[in-house]
Amino acid sequence: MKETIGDAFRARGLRCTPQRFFVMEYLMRHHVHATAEDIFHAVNRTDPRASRATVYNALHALSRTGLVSEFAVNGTAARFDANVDRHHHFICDRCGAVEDVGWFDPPTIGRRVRDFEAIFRGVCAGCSELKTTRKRSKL
Amino acid sequence: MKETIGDAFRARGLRCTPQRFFVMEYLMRHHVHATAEDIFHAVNRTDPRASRATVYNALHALSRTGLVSEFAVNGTAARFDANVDRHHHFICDRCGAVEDVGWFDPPTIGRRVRDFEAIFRGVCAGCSELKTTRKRSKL
DNA sequence: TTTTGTGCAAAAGGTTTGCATACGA
DNA sequence: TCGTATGCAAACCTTTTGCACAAAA
Repeated sequence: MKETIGDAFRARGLRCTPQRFFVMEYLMRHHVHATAEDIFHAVNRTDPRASRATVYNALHALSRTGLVSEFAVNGTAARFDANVDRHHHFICDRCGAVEDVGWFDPPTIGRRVRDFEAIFRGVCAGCSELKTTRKRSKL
Repeated sequence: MKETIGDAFRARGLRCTPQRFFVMEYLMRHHVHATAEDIFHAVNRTDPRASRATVYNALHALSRTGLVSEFAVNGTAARFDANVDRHHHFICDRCGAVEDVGWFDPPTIGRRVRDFEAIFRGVCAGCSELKTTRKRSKL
C-alpha cells in the first residue's frame, strides 16, 4: 500500500506536526510551484495562528530531506514543488507561471558537475491563447 | 578604431554620466560577476557621494540596452557582467564564484522558447586544489 | 521527559520608490 | 533650456533569527 505523508516524515526523522503536514499536503495537491507566501496564506485559512517562520521551517525541513524541491529565479520569491523527480523549468514571460520540463542531461563542459539546472522562457499555452496579457490569478 | 564607452552610451541614447561611466568601466575591467553592492563600494571609493540607487539605475540602464548582462541565483544578490555574448554559468559550491561556460543550444521541448539559461554547479578549480574550504575574498 | 517545532516580533539583506536637486546635451 | 540622472531616505519584500512556550515521541 501507499506510503502516507506521516510515514514519509517518520522515515526521515521528521516529527509529524499539523503545520508540516499541511504544507506537504498542500504541495502535493497544488502542482503550481507555490511560493512560501502562497502556502502561508493557505495554512492561515485553516489555522490563523500559524506563522511565516513555521512555514519556512517546514519548507526547509521538507526540502532538506528531499520531499520537496525548491527553486528560485531572478530575485523573485522561492518556489516549492512536491515533484522531486529531476526536471527543468519553463517560465512564462507574461504570467510568470512555472511549468516543469522533462529532464535532459547536460553536455560535458570539461569539469566535474554536481548539479545542472536549465530554465526556458517564453509564453505559456494559456497566455498565447488570450491576446491580452493578464496576471496569473493568486492561488 | 574601437568604440568607446561614451560612443556605446550615445548609440543607445544613454547620457554619459560619471557614475554610469564608472559602472560600465568597472564591469569591463573586472570579469568577476560583481554584485550591485561590490560595484557600489568600488564607486564609493572614487566618489563617496554616489548612492546605491544610482548604481542600480545605471545597472538597469546598461542591462536594458544590452551593454551588460544580469543574472541571479537562489535568493542571492543579482550579478552583472560585461560579457553579453550568449553563455551559461558555472557556480562553485564552496566559494560561490560564478564562471562563464560556453553557449550551447537548448534541446527542443515542443514549444516556442524565447530564452534559455543553464546553470552548472560543482567545485571550481581553485577550491578543489586547496583541501580546505575558504570564502571567496571580497573584491 | 526530552527533544524538536512553533509563534512572535524584530532584524537583515537586496532592491525599489518618491521627490527635490543637479547636470549633460 | 529641457529632460534625464542623481542623492537621499524611507519603504518594500522575502527570508532569517532569537527566545519563550508548546507539543511530539
